[in-house]
Amino acid sequence: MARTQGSHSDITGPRIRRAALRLFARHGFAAVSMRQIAGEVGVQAGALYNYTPDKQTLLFELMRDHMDALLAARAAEAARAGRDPMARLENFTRHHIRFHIERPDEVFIAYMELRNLAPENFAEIERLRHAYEDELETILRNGVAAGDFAVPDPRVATYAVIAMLTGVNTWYRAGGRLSLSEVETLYWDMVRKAVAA
Amino acid sequence: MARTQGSHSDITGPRIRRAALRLFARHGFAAVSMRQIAGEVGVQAGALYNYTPDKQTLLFELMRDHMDALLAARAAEAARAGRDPMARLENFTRHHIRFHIERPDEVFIAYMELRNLAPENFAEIERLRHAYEDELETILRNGVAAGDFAVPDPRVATYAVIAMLTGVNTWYRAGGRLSLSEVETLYWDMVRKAVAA
DNA sequence: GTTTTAACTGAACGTGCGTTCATATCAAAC
DNA sequence: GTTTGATATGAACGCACGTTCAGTTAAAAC
Repeated sequence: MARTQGSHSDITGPRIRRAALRLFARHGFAAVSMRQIAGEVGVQAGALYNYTPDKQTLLFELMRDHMDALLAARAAEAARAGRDPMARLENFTRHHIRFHIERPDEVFIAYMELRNLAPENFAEIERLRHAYEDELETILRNGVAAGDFAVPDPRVATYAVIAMLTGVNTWYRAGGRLSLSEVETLYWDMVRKAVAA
Repeated sequence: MARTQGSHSDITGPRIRRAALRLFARHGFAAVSMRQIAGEVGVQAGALYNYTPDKQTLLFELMRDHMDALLAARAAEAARAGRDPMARLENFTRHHIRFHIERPDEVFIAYMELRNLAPENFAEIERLRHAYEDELETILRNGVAAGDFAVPDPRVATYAVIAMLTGVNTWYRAGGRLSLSEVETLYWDMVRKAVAA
């Protein structure tokens, strides 16, 4: 085994994933060629195949890694938020905005490129997304049971809240009129009122 | 001038636009070839160029026609809604859901394929989208002035409400658990409460 | 200093792309 | 029945695609 240290593989691999992420988000999966990705990294197209079996798997792994990171981050945050439904909902709201704003390319791809996934890869990403949505639905159901929230249909409210929060990514730009924490507060006000008892 | 009536052009033209709409929505603009569109219509690829100068213009005109239809439908609806901010907001909310659910392919394309537009075409679509958003922002500002709404930032609330409403398209399916008018009412409840004074 | 082998090159494979255009078709116009 | 021209064909253009692979490079191992 030669060159286990000093090897380029632990440098080139992440560089390929970063370049693919950026280019897929900018131009779309179908519009980006393996040669473009390779060019961004500074290697020939053939070299990419030391790091991914094919273009489809490269896309899938970017999406799966993003969803894994989202679920891991939520598990860590949820542990800090306690059990009170109102506190958990505020924690979910603020964390969703912050996490998604920090990863615009990943979020864009995770929403836009689902149709370019092979069926089994699509099913896996959908499973992870569902797991994320389920936490919010549970928070809403618990809040209804506790009399804190008036939500006639927790599943629909889950879709509505997540769509509203993810929408921040379409317009927010760092350095704009509002700070991120101001945006968090504006959205939390709307979420809180929308589900209020 | 021969064959001005009985000509195929008034049949083939719409069929091309319908096929392109369907295929762009299913697979994405970049992943659909002119030969695929032609195949769906039952002509050769070259025949498409009697109806569009190029693939890019075909996409742009689908998006522009959709936005024109949206603005025209809003103008007609708004005229019926009167001047009361609460009534106008309810009208906007229900109409947005209904109009968008009836046109899933157009909506999908209008959101996902913006990055495939040439800069001048992108600017035009953005202009039309802005005009649509402006109506909602005006409703919110009028409601705040009248004391009906408590909305600290009408621009952000506009983004939030539209993202939430458009999100219906990602999950609603006709014949499912909820009727469209039930969905309208669930969303209207959330919108009403979120902006309530 | 020789051997080993991970990492990468560069050319090639077959395929499909958007677009053009000379030619064919055929219903309407006269 | 002849002319006209809108409509469509089908072949061709040059180019780029995803992927493969025999060969080259060079750092680590001994």
